[in-house]
Amino acid sequence: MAINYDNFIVKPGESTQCAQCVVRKLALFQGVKLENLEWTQAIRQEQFILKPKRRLFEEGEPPRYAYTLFSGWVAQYQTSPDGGRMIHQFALPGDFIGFQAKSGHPIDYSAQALTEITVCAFPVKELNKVLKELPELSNRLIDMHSHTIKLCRQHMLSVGRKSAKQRLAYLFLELFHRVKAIGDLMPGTEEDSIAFPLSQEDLADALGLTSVHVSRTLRELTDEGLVSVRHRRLTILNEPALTDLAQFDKAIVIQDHPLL
Amino acid sequence: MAINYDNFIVKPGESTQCAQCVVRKLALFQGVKLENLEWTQAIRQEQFILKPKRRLFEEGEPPRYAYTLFSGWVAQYQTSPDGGRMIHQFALPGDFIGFQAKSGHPIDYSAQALTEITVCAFPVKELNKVLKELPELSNRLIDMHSHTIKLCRQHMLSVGRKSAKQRLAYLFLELFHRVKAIGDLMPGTEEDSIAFPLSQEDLADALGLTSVHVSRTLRELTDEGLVSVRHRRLTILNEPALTDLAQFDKAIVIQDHPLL
DNA sequence: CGCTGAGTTGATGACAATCAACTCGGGTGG
DNA sequence: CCACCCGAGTTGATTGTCATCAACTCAGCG
Repeated sequence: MAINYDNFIVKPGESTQCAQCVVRKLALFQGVKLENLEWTQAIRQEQFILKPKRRLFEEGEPPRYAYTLFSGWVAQYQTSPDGGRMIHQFALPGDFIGFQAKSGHPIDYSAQALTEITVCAFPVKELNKVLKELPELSNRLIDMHSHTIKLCRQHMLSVGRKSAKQRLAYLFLELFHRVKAIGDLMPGTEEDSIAFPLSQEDLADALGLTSVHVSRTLRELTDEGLVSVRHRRLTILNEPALTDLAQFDKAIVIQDHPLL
Repeated sequence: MAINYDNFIVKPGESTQCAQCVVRKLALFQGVKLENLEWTQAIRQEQFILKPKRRLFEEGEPPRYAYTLFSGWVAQYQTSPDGGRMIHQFALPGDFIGFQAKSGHPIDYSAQALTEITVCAFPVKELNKVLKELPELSNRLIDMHSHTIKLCRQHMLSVGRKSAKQRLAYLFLELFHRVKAIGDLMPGTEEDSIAFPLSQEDLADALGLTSVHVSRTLRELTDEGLVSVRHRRLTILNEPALTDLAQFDKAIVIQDHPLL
């Protein structure tokens, strides 16, 4: 299974050592004892860099790798034959993406880099082996899955039962707090603002709306002085009002994070 | 932690023995070797019966038990303060419900019986202990979570990007095939029809619609001869057309089931 | 026999999609 | 350096899907 060099760029020379990895404290291998880290290191390929808009994997392929996102933003989405795209989750550094239990079956969603990203790739075959060897790893994965499902449920509540304004507010708050929670890994994070690479089309596809309607709705939110999105930067101007509008619960997004 | 006898009815006398359980082949403990089943049996409380509309647990409570659904239908849903209800998943026999990794935190959704149901209750404290002891169990739980997330993603794609008609068609097909897959456990399952306890309001709450609109949309589907829903029974009259309309993929729902 | 809850149907209105034209800012290449 | 180009975002006009409100039917049941 050779790496597809059209998509991937191997990080020149100095891949991070797992033992020194700053992301590890957030990631799948957090609980792994140092003496076991050689496992990790052994099955890990090099780190890869991916340019914005390139895909990490695509729905329909049987997955060969699972990835720990090391830096950057990733959109995970499904497409329907009639052209629609539904982003079900944005991944941030520390997130583990592309893993599914039945590794033989094709995966049902795609993952696309929204910024330049760095990932650590783990061949799923090896990963499954290690999961058998290290039970602590399985339990960690359970924690992560459990949290993923929680975010997924909340997102579904948004899309199914909230107005466009509420959905947008909710997504802003979720991403704002997720980024702030890993702030030291995210460049340009400030007290009330974060770097924010999403286009209005990305937002629309995550919220089940059109980009045109996101534009109008966003205008309402900014006119009311709740948020500001300019120059790829999101600023929360009135968090209480926004939280109230969106019916946002920080605890669900942050305190339940399996790795904080 | 006493059982709340307002909600639960202890099954008189003859609770099923885990070793003989017909559901076990589908459930969390499938992989567990017989000599370990005493574990299961030991931590399991009695089986409980719950009447329709009663709740198994409610959002906001820290969960004390997780449950294997033994018989009947369950709706898992969230409510938003302004009255909306979003059913994110229907549970069928064999499904494992109410488990979350961080057992100290309040759960973020509720579970309600749609029919009379029987469940096997496992105290989460004990469950976490057993998960540490039996790695095979952790891996099984990973499989189940992985599948749950898959269904959740598909559901989100429906709600976010499909028309009312497509959503309804998709849900019918999903439930039809899930029920048929465990047909021997579901009374009244036939070649092209299943027992179907959902009201139009349940459907609406699962699809992000109103019951009024479900009524109209369902009429369209029946007028076109695709399905029939009468006397609490769902009949699929034209599966190819329905599958095409809904963009339904049986493989995702069935072949990927972790326990079949 | 009337009560009740679920479902149906019609009329109306709100929210979001669609179509289209236009602006704006950031590259790129001459 | 400027002109041009391009993609993203904005705005307006219109349409369409679905929500809302309300009245009514109907089957099941005490």
